[in-house]
Amino acid sequence: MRYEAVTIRDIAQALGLSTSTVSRALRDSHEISTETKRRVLEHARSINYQPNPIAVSLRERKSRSIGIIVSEIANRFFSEIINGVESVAIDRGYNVIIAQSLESAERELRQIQFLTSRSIDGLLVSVSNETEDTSLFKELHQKGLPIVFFDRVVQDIDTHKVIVDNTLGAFDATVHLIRKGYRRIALVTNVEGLSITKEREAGYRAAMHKHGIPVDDALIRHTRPGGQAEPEAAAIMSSLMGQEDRPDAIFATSDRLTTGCLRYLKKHNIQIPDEMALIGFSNSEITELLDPPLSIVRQPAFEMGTTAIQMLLELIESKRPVTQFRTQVLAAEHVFRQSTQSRDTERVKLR
Amino acid sequence: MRYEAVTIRDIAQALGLSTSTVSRALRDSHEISTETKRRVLEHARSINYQPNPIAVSLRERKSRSIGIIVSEIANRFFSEIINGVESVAIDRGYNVIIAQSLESAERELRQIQFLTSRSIDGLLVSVSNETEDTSLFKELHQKGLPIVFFDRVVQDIDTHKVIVDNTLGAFDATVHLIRKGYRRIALVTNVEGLSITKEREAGYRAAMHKHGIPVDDALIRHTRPGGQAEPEAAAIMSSLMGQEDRPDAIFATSDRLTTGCLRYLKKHNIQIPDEMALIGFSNSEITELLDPPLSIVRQPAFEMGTTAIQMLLELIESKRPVTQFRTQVLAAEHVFRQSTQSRDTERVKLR
DNA sequence: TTGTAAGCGTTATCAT
DNA sequence: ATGATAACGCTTACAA
Repeated sequence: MRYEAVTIRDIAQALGLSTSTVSRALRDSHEISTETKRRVLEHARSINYQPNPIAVSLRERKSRSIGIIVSEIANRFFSEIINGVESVAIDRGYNVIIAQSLESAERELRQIQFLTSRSIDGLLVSVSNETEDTSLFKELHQKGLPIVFFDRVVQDIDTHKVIVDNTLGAFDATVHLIRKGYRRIALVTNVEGLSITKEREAGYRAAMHKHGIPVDDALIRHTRPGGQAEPEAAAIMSSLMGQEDRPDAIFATSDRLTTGCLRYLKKHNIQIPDEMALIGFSNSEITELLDPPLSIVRQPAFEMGTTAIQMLLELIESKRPVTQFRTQVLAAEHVFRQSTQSRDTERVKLR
Repeated sequence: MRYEAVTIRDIAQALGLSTSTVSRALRDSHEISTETKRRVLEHARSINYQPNPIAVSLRERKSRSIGIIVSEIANRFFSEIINGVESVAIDRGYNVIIAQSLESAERELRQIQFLTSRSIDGLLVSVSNETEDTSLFKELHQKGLPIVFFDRVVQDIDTHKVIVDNTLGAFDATVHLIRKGYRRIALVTNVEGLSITKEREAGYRAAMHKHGIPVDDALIRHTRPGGQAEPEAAAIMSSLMGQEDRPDAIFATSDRLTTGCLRYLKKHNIQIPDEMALIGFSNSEITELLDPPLSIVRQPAFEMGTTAIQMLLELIESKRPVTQFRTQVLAAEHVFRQSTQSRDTERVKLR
C-alpha cells in the first residue's frame, strides 16, 4: 500500500525500541522477551502494521510469487487449472502471475521474459502449440529457476511434470467408438510436435490395432502450429468431408477442436451420430446441454493445477537442489452420451 | 531472477564507472555523455542485464502491478474481461494479479487484504454477490488507492466505473420476448442488492410497463447472497414450475443462471420454446450449439476489461489526485435464436 | 535480551 | 559529465 506506510520503524519509535528488536519480535524470535513481544505485537496490530512484501523480497531475494503460462485463460480447461493453482498458492502465501501465449511462440517468449524479469520464484508451464525452440526453458532451468511443466510438457527437460494419461484417455475413447460400431474414425488433433498430441495419437493407434482396424493416415489430421483451433477444425472437417472415403466418426482432442468440429457438422447439417459420431476432449460444463449431448474425455484440470503447484513449491522451498524429478500422471474421465450412440436400427427407429 | 544477479554494480565495475552514472545512462539521462551511454548500454546488453523490479519498486514505492478481483475465473465473462485487462496492462509494463471471491464476502475480504498487502498500485473490482459491507473499499479508496469498479459496482463510492447498459440490455431482451408473444415472463436474476440486478430488473419492468403488461412480482426471483448460481437457478425454476400460474418464458440474467435454467428445463423435459422460452445473459461461445440454440444478451467483456484498466492506469499515473470520476457505459449485444422463437402455429407445424 | 550497522538493487540529491 | 551517499523497509551478523 503505497499510500500509507506503517513501518517497523514506526513501531520501534513508538515503543522506544530498535527496529531489529521489533523485527525479531514480529517474527517471534526466541531471543526476545515475552513482554517485549507482547508489546510489539499489540502495538503492531493496533496501528494495523502490514509488512512491506517488496522490502522483504528485496532482502530475501525472493518474491513469493510464481508465474504460470497457458495458451489461453478463457478456456475452461486452463481456467480450472489456474483455479487449482491459486487455491493452494494463496494458502501458502504465494501469489500467482498469470500469462497467456495465445499459441504464439513469440508471445510466449516475451511473456516468459516478462515473468522472469519480475523476479518470480518459480514457473508453471504448458507450452504453446507453436513452440519449437525450448532453449529458453532449458536455460532458465539450468540457471536454477524451478519449473514444473503441466499438460503440454517439454520432453527433454528433466524436471517435475504433471500430465493426464493421454494415451489411455484416447485409447478408451477410441475403443468406445469401435464398440459402438464405428470403423473409419478420424482423429482431429493438435499440432504434431506437442507431447499431448503424440500421446493421444498413440492411444488412438493402439486401440485401432488392438481391434484389428487398419489405421488410415488420411484420417489423422493435425492443426498447424500457431493456428487457432476453431478455424483449423473447420478446415480439417471440410477436407475430411471432401475426401473419397469419409470418416464415420470424429475424435477431437481438445476443447476448442471439439466445439469446432461440432460447429462445422451442425452448420453443414450433418447428423450426429447417424452420419458422423463425435467425441472429444472437453472440460466445458455444458457439453450435456449441447445438441446432441456430447461424449467427452474430461481431464481433472483442478487437480492438475493443485498437483503442479505443490510440485513447484516443493522445488522452491527445498533446501538443497532437487535432482530427482517425477512425472505425475492423472486419470482422464469419460462421459459417453448421445453423440456416440451406436448406429443400430434400434435407436434410429426410436427417433 | 533470484538465481542470477547481474546488477547495475557489475556494469559499473566492469566499466570503471559509478553505479549512479550507470543508472543514469540506462535511463538515458541527458547529463550523461553519449559515449558513456553507448558503452553502458552495450555492456548491459552483452551481459543481459535486467533491472531488478523489486528494487525499483522499493525505491519508487510502487510495484507496477495491479490487482483484479472477480467472482470466478472459470467463467467466460470474467476470463474475457481479464484478457482485456492483461492485454493493455502488459503493454504498459504492469502485471496483473488475479483473485477470485467465489461469491463469498469473507473470501473477498481476505483476497483484497492479500492484494493490498502485496503493494499493488491499483485495484479492479467486481464485487461478490454476498458483499454488503463495502467499508473496506471505502477505506482503501479514501486512503488514495486507485480503484475502478466494473460490472458489479459499488454505487456510493465515487470513482471510475465501467458497466454495460444493463437496463437497456434487459429492456431489449424483454421486449423481444413480448414481441414473440410471451406474456408471463419470469426474471431469474442475481442477488437483490447487486447493481447489475437492479439495473436489469429496471429494464425488465420498463419493458413490461411500456407494453402494458402488469408485472407479477411472483415472477421476479433473486438468488441468495453467497449462493452458487447453478443450484440457485434450479431451485428457482422448480419453485416457478410449482406455482399456480406458470411463466411462459424465462429471462435469466447471468451466464450461470442461464445454463442452470436450461439444464433444469431439459432435465424435466420441458420443451423450449414451446412450453417455455429462454433467453439469458451469456458470454459462452457455444450458445448457438446448445439444444435449442439459445437467445442471448452478450456483454462486451474484453472491451470492458480494456476500458477498466485504462481508467485505472489513468488514476495511477495521474500527477495530481483525480477528483472527477466518470462511469463508462458499454452497449450489450443481442442474439436471438430458437429458444425464443415465437409461439405461432407456423413453427409448431414445421417441427 | 536488546541495539548497531550492513546490505538487498535502485534512484535522487548533492557534490565535484 | 560523473561520483559519493543516503534512502526505500526489512533482516541478520555482530556487539553490547
